[in-house]
Amino acid sequence: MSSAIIWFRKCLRLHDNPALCEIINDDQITSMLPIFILDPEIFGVQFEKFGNNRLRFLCENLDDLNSRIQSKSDNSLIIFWGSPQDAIQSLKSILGDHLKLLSSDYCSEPHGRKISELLSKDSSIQSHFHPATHTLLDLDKTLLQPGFKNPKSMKDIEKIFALMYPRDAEGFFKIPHPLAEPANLKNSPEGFSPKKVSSNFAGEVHSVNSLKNKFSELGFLKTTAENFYFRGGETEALARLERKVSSRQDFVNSFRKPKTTSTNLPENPMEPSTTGLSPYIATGSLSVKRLWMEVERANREGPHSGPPESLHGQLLFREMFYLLSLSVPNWDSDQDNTMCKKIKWGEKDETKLSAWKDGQTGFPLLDALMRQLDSTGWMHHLGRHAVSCFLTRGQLWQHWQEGRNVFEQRLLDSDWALNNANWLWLSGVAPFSMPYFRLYNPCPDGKSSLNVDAVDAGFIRHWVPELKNFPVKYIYEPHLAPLKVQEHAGCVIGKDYPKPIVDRKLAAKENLARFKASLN
DNA sequence: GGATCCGTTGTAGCT
DNA sequence: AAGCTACAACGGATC
Repeated sequence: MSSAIIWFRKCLRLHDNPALCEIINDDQITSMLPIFILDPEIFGVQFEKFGNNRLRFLCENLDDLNSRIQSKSDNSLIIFWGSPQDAIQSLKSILGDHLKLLSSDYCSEPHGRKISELLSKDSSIQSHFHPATHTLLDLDKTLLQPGFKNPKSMKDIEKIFALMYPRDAEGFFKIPHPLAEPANLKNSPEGFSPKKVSSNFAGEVHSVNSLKNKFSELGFLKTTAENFYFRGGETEALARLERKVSSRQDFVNSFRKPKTTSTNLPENPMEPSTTGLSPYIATGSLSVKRLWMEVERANREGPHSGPPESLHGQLLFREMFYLLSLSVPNWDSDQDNTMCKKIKWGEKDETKLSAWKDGQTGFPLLDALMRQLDSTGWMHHLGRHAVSCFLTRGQLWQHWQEGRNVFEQRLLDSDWALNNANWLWLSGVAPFSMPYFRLYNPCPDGKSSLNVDAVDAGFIRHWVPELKNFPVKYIYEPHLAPLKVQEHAGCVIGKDYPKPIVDRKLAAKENLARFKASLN
């Protein structure tokens, strides 16, 4: 008679879940308890670190996970709102000696590592934190390889992969296969009741339903037609994987950086032209190994693009950033971060920042992108380049951490290692290949890689409805349209839609000089 | 050890 | 229309 806790941490799924499989495959373990912990260190004491969309998405994930658990056992997901140590302690005191194992996934963030270490010190219960669950690589093992060097390019990370997962005869890395979802789960320990836990725990204990009520009371979980586009959960993740990747061999094999293609499908401004799987990878409702394998399956069928531009290339960058976030101290800071150049960014300017945040800069493409982010929790990769360049080294000269914070709160696919990495990169402070004079034009013409939709600018019209009747000729820089054109389109610039908050060319020139001066 | 090359995804203007 | 070049010129790796 022994029990195990399965703690769903960064891995909100039943498929390819090593921690869960350990419990299912161990005949000594007769019962299990599935838990999730809302750690105030991560979510904020009043969830202030998570925006409405992220909380909604998380709830949908938990809801789906709970249903899947219920269909395979008598268990329901137990949600703790409080510290992980207290949560585990309370279960220990109820289950006593029956509790033998805490099984969960490995967490590389500084706080997560601290928690794992604290829990591992407790000798009364075994704690297993399975590596290579949220990433393809076993990060700690990779860092310990003799001669390990921080990877800074696609070549570097490919070398590391060749070392850890030597290529097969066809040149594919031998990544371990994802684990199948168990046919059945284990039931709860006899006589167990979540009520006992509640009376024993300093924080709150919730079911999925009571958590949803709690969030509603706090004013979260507002749903609109727009943000409902990405529904959370493993069920939706697997369906989307099939719809956007597995069933589209040609799309997968020809995947390259977007050129003049729109960032969203022209016929539906809500639908990303890429896979749109990042929110599911970030919450762990989709296994990154599973995605890797589906791409590999398509690639094996015929000619295909390769890294860095291919889908495998994108996932390799993800691994590179995860490694760096672990090996470079103070990854999320500009202090004592060896990968962060010291740049004298401007004083925090609330007016500029809120114009950027709220999509009121007077640059229609950027405003459309930022409004899309706020509304749906998602933005196309190149759009992120454009808005982050504009905020930092391009036009507004604001600190990259300001933008990082906004993305962290609003992006459904927000992931500490990756979000910080991308801001370090795009603001030009990281020693990756980003010549500082390579700026993005916030008002791209038809030839730019950033051009969202040159044909009818439908993307802009959708997200910036003030401009919905503007002729395409002026839609990227509406203030340049003759007043007559503005009046005819029903949108006078400066009255119905803001004038540009900066002279983009002048600001770019000044900032280029500032950046250069900061380097000396 | 100085020269050269290269870097996930730039822009503008020309032919 | 796609492709070329100039722009301005980083920093690390490689030769």
